[in-house]
Amino acid sequence: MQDPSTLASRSPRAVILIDLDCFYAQCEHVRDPALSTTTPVGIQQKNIIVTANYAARLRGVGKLMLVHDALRACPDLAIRNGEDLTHYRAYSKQIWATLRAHFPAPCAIERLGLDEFFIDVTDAPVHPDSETGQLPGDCHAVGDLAGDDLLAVEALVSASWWAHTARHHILTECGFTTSAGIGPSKLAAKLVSSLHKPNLQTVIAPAMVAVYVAGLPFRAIPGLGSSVRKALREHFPTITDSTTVADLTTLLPTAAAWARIAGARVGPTLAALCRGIDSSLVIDTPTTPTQLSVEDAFASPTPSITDLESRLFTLLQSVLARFDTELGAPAVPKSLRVTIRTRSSGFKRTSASAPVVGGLRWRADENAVLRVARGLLRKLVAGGVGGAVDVGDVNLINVALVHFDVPSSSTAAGAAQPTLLAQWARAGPRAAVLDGGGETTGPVHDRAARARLDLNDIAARIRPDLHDDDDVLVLVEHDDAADRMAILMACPFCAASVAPWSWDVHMVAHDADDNID
DNA sequence: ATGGGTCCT
DNA sequence: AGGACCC
Repeated sequence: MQDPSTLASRSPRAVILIDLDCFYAQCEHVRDPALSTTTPVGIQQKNIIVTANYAARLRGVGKLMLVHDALRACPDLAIRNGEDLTHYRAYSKQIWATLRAHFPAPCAIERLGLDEFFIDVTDAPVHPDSETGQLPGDCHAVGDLAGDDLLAVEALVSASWWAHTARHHILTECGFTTSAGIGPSKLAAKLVSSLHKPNLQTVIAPAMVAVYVAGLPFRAIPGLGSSVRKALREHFPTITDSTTVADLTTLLPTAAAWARIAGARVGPTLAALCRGIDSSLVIDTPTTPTQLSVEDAFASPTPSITDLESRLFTLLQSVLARFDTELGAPAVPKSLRVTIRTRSSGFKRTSASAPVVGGLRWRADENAVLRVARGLLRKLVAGGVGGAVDVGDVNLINVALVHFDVPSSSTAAGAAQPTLLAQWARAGPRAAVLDGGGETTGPVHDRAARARLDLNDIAARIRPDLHDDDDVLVLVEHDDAADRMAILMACPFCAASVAPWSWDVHMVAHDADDNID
């Protein structure tokens, strides 16, 4: 019997990367069908055209071009403002839902930004159209698939048809054209996805991946960012933008050599990627994000702290509105974070955060949230390097709700659930369990801690409203990070250990489960 | 750069 | 709290 996790991480996989063509521009076309695709369209954020449709690209408008330069190249450019991402987010979500509907588990779907989706179709059925061994008509190939390992080729031909199918669904159900890469790894799929655009796809033969990667400019390696590039240039002054991955492999032949440049964690990963080796898995993107943030950059100096606060309040209203409309499941953010950026610090960001106040009812008093945010801003402005930050020097504010506590929803009807006892056992030697009478019902290895704790005492202190509920078990677990005992409550409906302050949210989730039934 | 996100230290 | 990466 094979270990499923070993099986799951086995390489090669069959991976698709779907890339929305000039996503923001297409969103404008989908939203406004009267906007002709032959009209050059640019999307503006501040004084930059961040992306443009293909009509505009043919006229010399590029990505991240100054508006001034874009208009000089293409005076009749139709400009749409893209600073508010709301509808782009909505289209991205619709596309994700479409893919999810057609590629259910065990296919994993991972979103990168708003406009890229990895799909792992290793465990999907063989596509019905792939039986002739032919690729879809719009699918280019890198390398000779026929000459490659037979099973791997069958998988990639099928995956190419699945990519074709996925793109068809996105086009017919959402109205967007896409490009795609198909390969034996995320790396391979990603690197070939941009070879034939727009509205086309490319598959690469497994035997060609290392060869193909070797010929690319080294900055094409995903994960090799500006920091590593700088370190590389410092060690090897001969490196230029046209240095290839093969050149780099000559300079850095081993993982150990890479580790000296890029560190013990990133170095060996980059060494493998440069040889075309990538065993990373497509990971399902969770429906609840880990943070929600809104920011605004401004060019002209803000005259006073009051003006800065007024910007902050607007941003806070905006992030709270997003919280209310976008989160798929009940959630409570653990912290509020405010970030600023100043020109004089070389556009570096500094941030301050505070616990979200009010526990479960944190949204009830918006003014309290607002006061906390203002306190954080004042702390940042007052605490710059060597003294107060000049208010006029601040050119960006970001407000974020971070680290959501989402109640465990692993309670699907009929699913095998670990018993509470199993849960306790898994909590390990530093967990203690108390029942209503104070008797031990689970493994207790920290008797000193247990002796100091009593359910009545805990319940009275933490959740007086639940004090009389005999069904609620209190778990005391060691919080390794904080090096103290943490108090948790055992949900009677599922196997979750729930923090006392998130108990209400957790129960709301179970109510929602009931309503679905 | 913009307006977002991710994960790691 | 910040850094590095991604789009």
